[in-house]
Amino acid sequence: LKREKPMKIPDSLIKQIKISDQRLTKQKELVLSVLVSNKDRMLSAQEIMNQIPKTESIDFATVYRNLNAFLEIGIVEQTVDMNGRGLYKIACEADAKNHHHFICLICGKVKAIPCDKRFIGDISEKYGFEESFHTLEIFGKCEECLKKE
Amino acid sequence: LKREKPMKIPDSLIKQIKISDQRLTKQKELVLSVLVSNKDRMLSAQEIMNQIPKTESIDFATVYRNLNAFLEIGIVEQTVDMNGRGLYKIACEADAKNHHHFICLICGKVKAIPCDKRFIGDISEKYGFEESFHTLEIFGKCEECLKKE
DNA sequence: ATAGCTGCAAAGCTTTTGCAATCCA
DNA sequence: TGGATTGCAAAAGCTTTGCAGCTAT
Repeated sequence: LKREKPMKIPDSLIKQIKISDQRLTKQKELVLSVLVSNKDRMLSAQEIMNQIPKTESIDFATVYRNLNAFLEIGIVEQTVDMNGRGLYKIACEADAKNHHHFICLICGKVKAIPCDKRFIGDISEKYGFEESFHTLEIFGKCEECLKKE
Repeated sequence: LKREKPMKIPDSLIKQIKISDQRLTKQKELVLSVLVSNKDRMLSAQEIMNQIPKTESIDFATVYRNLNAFLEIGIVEQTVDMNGRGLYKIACEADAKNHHHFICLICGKVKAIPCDKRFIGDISEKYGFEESFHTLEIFGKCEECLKKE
């Protein structure tokens, strides 16, 4: 995956960090910057590390600690890939509570799909379950990659 | 999770192993026996190990090698839990190609849900994706656990 | 000043691999 | 018999943790 040009970190994120009892450090900015610059992609800790300029220094432990800190205050979301590696992305407002992902197997881009509550509700009712939460991920080729073929 | 009483391994499974170039060893029987005795549950390698009688001896490496061997010939399925740990279960015939899971957060039982191709097809079409495969897991309380409340 | 944060090193967990010995077909 | 399989030990990945020093507020 190519390295994206670093983007400015939105004030809203900064604010959410300050509201919590967390401090905004240089290292947190580095991690956030990568996440913001790839906001429609899920990145592993390693990939985040790769996108941090070599002129900056940051430890893997710090990357993980910060990702966990971000998860706690809800500004980052996590999934796990097929091999059990953690993947992270900025939790953008639009993604809100319940949504799913389409993940392009070619370019790696992720698109949020709004959740069809009714569909899941129908299934659960039919089988007598009480749903607490669910996951739905669709893998395939995205519109852009299909065009390029 | 409680240890289940060991069940006889169905002939169909034995046959599938013999058809492939694999050999049926004591260790494979041990692993298969645990999987068969918990056929509606997803187990980690550790849990499988725990259910093997202490009188028997088997190495973790062997458990993993066998699970991978079973995956290859399709008699076992794998998922990954929230922490990235691998979970395994016998792939029962009914589960066939495309199905999903309801996973009870109380008792850990898994029920297969047939896949509604149309639903996924509609979504993909709507957003211009070409679907390759997808995952859908619903977590909550199953009928039995709801009754016990 | 003082919590929180960082780097470093070490440890933890799950899973894989190399190798010599062993077992099944 | 000979290739598949096993146990053991070691290593490999990813992630977490302990600690002493550093930093943001």
